[in-house]
Amino acid sequence: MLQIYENTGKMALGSRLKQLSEALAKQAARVYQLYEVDLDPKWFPVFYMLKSGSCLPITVIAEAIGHSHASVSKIAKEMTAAGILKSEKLAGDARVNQVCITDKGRSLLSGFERQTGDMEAVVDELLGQCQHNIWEAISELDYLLEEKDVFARVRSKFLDRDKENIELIEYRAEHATSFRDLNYEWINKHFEIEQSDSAMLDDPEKQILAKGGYIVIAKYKGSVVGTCALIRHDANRIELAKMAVDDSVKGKGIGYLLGQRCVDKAKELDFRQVFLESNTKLKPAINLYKKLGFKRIVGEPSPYKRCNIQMLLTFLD
Amino acid sequence: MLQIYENTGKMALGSRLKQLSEALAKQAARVYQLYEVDLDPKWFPVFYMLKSGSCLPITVIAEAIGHSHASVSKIAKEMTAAGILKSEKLAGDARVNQVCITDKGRSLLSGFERQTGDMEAVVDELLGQCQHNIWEAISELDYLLEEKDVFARVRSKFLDRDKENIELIEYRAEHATSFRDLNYEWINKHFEIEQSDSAMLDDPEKQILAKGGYIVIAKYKGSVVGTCALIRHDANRIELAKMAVDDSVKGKGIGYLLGQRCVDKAKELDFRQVFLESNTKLKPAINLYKKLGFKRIVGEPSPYKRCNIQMLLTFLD
DNA sequence: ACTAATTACGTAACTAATTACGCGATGAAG
DNA sequence: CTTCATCGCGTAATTAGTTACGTAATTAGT
Repeated sequence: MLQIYENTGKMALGSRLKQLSEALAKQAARVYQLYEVDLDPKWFPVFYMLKSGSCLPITVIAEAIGHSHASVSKIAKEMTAAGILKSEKLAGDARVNQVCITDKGRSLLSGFERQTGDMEAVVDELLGQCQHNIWEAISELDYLLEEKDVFARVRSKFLDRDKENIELIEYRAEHATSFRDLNYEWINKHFEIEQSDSAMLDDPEKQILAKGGYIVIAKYKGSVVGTCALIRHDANRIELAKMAVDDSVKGKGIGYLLGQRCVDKAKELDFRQVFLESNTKLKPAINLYKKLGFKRIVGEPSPYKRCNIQMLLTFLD
Repeated sequence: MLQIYENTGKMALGSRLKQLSEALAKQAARVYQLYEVDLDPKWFPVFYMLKSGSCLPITVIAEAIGHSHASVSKIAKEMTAAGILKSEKLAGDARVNQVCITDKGRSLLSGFERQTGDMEAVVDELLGQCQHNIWEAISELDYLLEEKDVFARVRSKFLDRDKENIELIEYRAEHATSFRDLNYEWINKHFEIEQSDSAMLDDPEKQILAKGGYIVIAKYKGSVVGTCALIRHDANRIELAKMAVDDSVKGKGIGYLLGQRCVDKAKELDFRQVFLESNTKLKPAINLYKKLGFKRIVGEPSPYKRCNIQMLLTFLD
């Protein structure tokens, strides 16, 4: 075992796997030589796919063996030059290049099978001598990673840690500028400022808070980076709006935290439901709302031009 | 899982390992981006070796992390250009290029550790969820391969099968030409023909068989490819000689089979021991003789110039 | 002490894959 | 029925490593 693995811990799993697979590949190459089958080791998987005689398009082979189509294309070219493959056009679709084995290719088959048979037997024998079943272990790991890959898992940890840098506070007068700027910027990026915007954004204290609404401010590492508001329409109708998060802190879940805080606040204020208006072209936003529990509804027309979807969250209890 | 693995069986273990390790590497690359540590992923192992502050020569690092020295040399160059490493000459040996981390490199350490810590935790978690321990499985496999690698194992199988093509037969008049040619060729390749050679090779029936000796011929796939003889000197002294195997069938163990047959014959003829003469520069031959049980002795001077070593096999019973 | 072999390392050439890009063929949407 | 996105594939450029080779420094063998 390499010295480095004595210190890295399991983090280096990827490298160890690579190292082992490279060692196996190197030995396999020597095996190919031994059997004098006239196949370049790298042709092996393509040959394997075609040995039964079927004709397959490049991309289908690529997908089956886990290579890029470009790689298969190159290999097929080499094998064709060696007289092992031939290509034929697919009748219905002139784009498709179907390749299949030639008679010369077929003549290599018996040697190939003898060799792979021995190889198979050796690996079986080898795995039989192991207490821990590496084959099963790989399958398990594959399965777990399909569910949630390493990146996503590390990202969760990362975000957990990063959460300590996020702070939610109630709106105070000193946030007026940030509140306005963040929202203006957000609207300008996707739409145009409308008249109803200016009123709200320029005097939130009067237009939102004084009417029984609520504004929450998100800080990241001390500076204001996000806003969200509840706008009270009447005793039964309260709206979630003015959600804006600075681009530089996208992906940290700040939007979700802001939304959650507003939903909690609405509950606290004894509303039975919260509604919101948005636009279907803002896919990430819509997803966020869904994650918060909002469902699409058909409601009254919005005063904002940019809105073409309404959503509603009804509290269960 | 890729389609191909559904049919290949365990033979494709190497490819599966490679595939898994590549998937992990790809995800790891995304993790590096997330943490914004200014290290190219491929610098990772070198950085790991040097992060404690030690100065290490290129080859030492290469060996520890399992790369070629050329690769480490290139990486070190890049990292030096990035200001992360510096090199300093080793005092006693002007060939050695010791590299170590700079202050700038050290400044990356905290981010690096945070990241590797999270990574480690994730992998640990992942492995904890597996019933089959892939880490242990790799170690086991490593160990087994160190004992006898895949190539050697397959080769054993191959030779077993190939043995069916090898046939040992007693010398008959029809083998005279082959016997002479194989031996002439062998001697010419390494030495010069001497006078004692010609006599034996041109008339083996009289010079060897008539004097109570023995000649065995090896055929491979029907054609004569090897010879070996026992030359009777007197009632107590018999010599193993004229072992020649055609180059095209080297490595199939034909020499060993020939030798074994002659030794058996000597036993059958009631000799208590067999001796032989050879030359130390023929390492493979000497090894073969050792494998047959011969031990080096100091004997009488040989009639052949090419001989500088004598060996003896004494039967135990 | 001199020659030969070995060591450390850098550069160059090669390898086996990838991603990027372009082109013609196809199909979907107004 | 035309236009625009997408598909299949080939070629080019890139990448991360390897082996091969040359050179200078050191060690070993006579």
